[in-house]
Amino acid sequence: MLDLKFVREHPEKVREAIMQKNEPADLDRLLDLDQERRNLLQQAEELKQMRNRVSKEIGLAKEDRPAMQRKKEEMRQVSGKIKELDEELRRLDGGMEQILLRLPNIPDPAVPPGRDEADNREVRAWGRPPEFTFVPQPHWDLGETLGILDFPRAGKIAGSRFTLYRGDGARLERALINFMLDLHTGKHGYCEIFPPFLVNSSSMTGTGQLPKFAEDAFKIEGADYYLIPTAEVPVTNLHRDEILDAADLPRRYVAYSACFRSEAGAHGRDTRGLIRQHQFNKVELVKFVLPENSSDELESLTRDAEKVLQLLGLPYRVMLMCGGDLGFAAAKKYDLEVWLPSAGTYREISSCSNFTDFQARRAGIRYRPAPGRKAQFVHTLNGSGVAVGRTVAAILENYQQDDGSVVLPEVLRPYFGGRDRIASQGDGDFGR
RNA sequence: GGAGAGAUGGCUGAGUUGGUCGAAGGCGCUCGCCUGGAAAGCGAGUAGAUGGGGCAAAACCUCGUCUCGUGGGUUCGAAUCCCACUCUCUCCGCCA
Repeated sequence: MLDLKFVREHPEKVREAIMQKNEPADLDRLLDLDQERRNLLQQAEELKQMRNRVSKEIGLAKEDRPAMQRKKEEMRQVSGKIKELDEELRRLDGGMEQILLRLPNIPDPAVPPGRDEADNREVRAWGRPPEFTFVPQPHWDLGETLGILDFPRAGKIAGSRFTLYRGDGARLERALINFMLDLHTGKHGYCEIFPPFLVNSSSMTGTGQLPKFAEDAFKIEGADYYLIPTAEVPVTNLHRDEILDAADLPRRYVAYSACFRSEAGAHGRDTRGLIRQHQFNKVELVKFVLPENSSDELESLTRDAEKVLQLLGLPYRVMLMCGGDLGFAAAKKYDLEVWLPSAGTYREISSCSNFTDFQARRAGIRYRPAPGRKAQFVHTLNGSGVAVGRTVAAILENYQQDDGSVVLPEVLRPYFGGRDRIASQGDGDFGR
């Protein structure tokens, strides 16, 4: 959420952000409502001032003289008028809030202009796509042949866009989660969090999923619970409505969670494989930092995520998102894209964003710069460190051998009792 | 699910026969005194949001308004009375 005062004083900057991000938000109406609200507010406050003053007089007079009776009658009228004005003000506030919650964050100056992913800029690339002496298979074929991924049964149990991992597949998923958590807690200084996977609507609003993206989330029927679309939601809301000590910043958290997305509007895209699921695992990095450091913290957060791919030996590139592909809440965003041989292209596996004070203002996350000073909004950042299912896909595809087996990256072998590869384990017999 | 207790500032904790209460006391913090320096002690200050005015502007100053879990109600006037809801705690039940 943007500061109303900022919007009022710099409407041209907001208008530019709306254009750049291609967001439907009625800025003019907001400004009109604001003007109207301020007029009414002044009227209402003058009346309230009178009422407060006269009420105090009545209280001090104690005795019920006729003059007091007349004043009471007068104030009764005033109170009625105040009530009307307050109702009107509430209505205006509600209208403004709806628009304000839909105003996008202002892009960082470094963000390149552009409409969609074609305008994103490659910042750097790491590793080299593997060359095969055979035709590489897509991970869903590899997974089914190896007997570690079972899409048909997942479909039977739940539906499309679900996956069932089996045997070494399940173990690979678990190994990756542990590997990533161990790396970020052990080497990068993050504090591990295991959050609730269901959150209330206040949390969803705090990080910006609501009200704009309600149709993307799974809601529990008959209760104010949402399945989290990312651990960003519970972890960022960890400090909602809190004032942190400046000395405690930055705070860096890492959380594994399952993530749930309805993927509304994604029909027909990535219908096969692990890329686009209703439920997937992710290790998420979240930071609360001083405003002056958020730019640097985004760089280091991105490097921390990249380290996962480097240690796994997966080729990737880092893309700087253009204005049109930046998303609603971010001021600046890097996507990590991993090489997928079957697609012959890079696919997003992590998204690292600086939200500046946008989420902090919504969620009321502040810090005190110095004792006795006024509390300020922190800057929040987050990034995947990284998406687990897509990492499984990348490993299967990049490390596949001509005999159909898959070599394990060295850093994962300790999680497999020292084994160096995944080989076929039968075709669907769950008796093992 | 049943019964009871509670929700007040950065924290803790008074205030419930409605008015002088945005709110005692304590802790913490800031500034000053004291000290070689520190601790202790002493003195002063210290909630948030928002509208107007002052200021080029921030800081800040000033005049108001709102906020004592949330939302309504009663009243000239509500932290205080009434209603609904949310959350927390204790006990019972259920449960991995």
